[in-house]
Amino acid sequence: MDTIALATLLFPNVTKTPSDMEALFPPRTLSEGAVVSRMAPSPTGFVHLGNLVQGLTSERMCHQSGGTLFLRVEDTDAKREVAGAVEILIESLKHYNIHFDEGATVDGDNGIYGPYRQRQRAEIYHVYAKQLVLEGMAYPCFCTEEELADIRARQEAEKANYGYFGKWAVWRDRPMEDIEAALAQGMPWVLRFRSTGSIENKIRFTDLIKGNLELTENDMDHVLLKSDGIPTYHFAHAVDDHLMHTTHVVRGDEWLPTLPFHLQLFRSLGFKPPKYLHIGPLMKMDGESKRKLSKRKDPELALTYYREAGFPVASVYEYLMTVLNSNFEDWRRANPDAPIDSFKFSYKKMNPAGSLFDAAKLRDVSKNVISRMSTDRIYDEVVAWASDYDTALHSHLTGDPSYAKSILSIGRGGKKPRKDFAVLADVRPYLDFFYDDWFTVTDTYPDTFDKADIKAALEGFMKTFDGADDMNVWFDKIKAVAEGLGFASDMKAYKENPENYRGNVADISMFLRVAVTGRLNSPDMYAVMQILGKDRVFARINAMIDTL
RNA sequence: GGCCCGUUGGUCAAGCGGUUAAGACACCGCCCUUUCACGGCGGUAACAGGAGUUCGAUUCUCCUACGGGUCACCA
Repeated sequence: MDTIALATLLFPNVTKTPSDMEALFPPRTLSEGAVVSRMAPSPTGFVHLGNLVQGLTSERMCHQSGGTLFLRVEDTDAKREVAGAVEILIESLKHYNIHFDEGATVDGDNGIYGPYRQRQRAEIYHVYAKQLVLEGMAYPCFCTEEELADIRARQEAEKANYGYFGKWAVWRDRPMEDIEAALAQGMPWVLRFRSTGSIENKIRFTDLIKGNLELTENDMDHVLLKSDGIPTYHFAHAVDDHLMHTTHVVRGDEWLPTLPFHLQLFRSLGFKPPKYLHIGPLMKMDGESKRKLSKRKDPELALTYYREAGFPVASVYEYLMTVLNSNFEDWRRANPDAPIDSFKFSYKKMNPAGSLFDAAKLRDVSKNVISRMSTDRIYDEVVAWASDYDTALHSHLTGDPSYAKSILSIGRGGKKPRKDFAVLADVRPYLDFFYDDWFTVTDTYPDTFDKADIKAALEGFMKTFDGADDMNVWFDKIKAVAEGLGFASDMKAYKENPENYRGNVADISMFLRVAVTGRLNSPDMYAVMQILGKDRVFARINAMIDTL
């Protein structure tokens, strides 16, 4: 085979050579140990947890090492591309604090290793494609979809391995005349890799997460360029990560089976392969068995799901960190208030196996994260969330910010902050009774109590209440009311001899709580009354008395 | 079916030849507490199975089982 003639025939317009390309993409000047990595999502408009896990890992490794993180859009599959997806992608990642030093942006590109959208790099790939043809390492294949399906069917019938390889690779060794004839007819073609590998051979490889691996050599003649001249992922990966000088590739471990092919490609092109980190998949329980989180079946895979549900960014981030680095939780316990960036992320602490996505754990982490927020911070978070997902709450909160903040500050700060919220959506049911138009009495008094006692307690309370009292005086007055009605004011005494009393001071508090908040459970009553003010407290108590 | 990866309590997970096999979530009990939300103390609960290497295996090797992934002109 005259490879020079073939290369010219296939790529008549390619005049540049690989060394021209090398000159256009000079090595980066980086300090020792600096990691260059990337996020390379395809623009489907769907950003999922897996993207975030991968992105976070890359991001931490780059930025902790003084390296570079860039965004490369893998838009090689026109069929799957969704309009506006790149914007959604960038916006989502920004929302989760992933910032790129370089790469595709909403407006265009930022950086000298571009273009950062693969379809715009077609010419670059063609230079290397031509080179491979020249060296006899690639050839055109004119098989139609039907022919490929037929090959597959025959392989299944024969119980042979599937794929385009060896004797099944019908265009692998066709004479030049056939190729010329097919081309002359205008038949579409793809460029295939001419593999010299054998499944009899094993290759050894060290993955930074999985450790030492022994994989089977690739013998498939995979497609390098599709019939539209756009590269497949494999080819684009090799060319781009070489030219862009990626040092570490972080990706899902569904890529492990094609890794031998990628390594083979790098070698054939004369490139030094990057280091790889293959992350185990996020799983979920489906009936009795685990399975990989699926885009179609699992709404919780989409990042938008967490936003809607009201998980603060910080919560999702914190949760993902606990999943990604097994020592993160210990670190957090030791450094409860440290900024999360000061945690030393290490790929060595990543789990080689896939982990089950644990919604209960996420909620717990989120509760802790939210409980540590300042009043202003939680206020801002809730307002931002509510403006998209609960407009009534939004208008209540923003109508009187200082009132809202006084509510949100109850039990906040200090060593043992309240942990009422796992998601921002929990805020409304927690504080709705503070707003008169939302206030309703939802709980009722247990019928073990005499209505006359309840009424007497409520009235007794109002007689002595003074908004200026401090908490101790306030509660002493409630105790006095309790004693006046034959209820114990001393819980210890009550517990020792409950039969001596008609009830205890907790019951009296409960009478007030139901009247003022409409429920059996609420945050601290003293704080609630301070915020509501005497007039509204009395109005609610009086309304309750009228129903007794 | 071929190839590959994985397997420690219900879940997430430490462990990297010698440990009473951490911790977290969940669950249960007790304590604290004017309710709730916290907080404190304690408890139930695990190395998939079998062989081998070794003085000694959760840790190393092999086999089996189970789970997952992958075999596109998708990434």
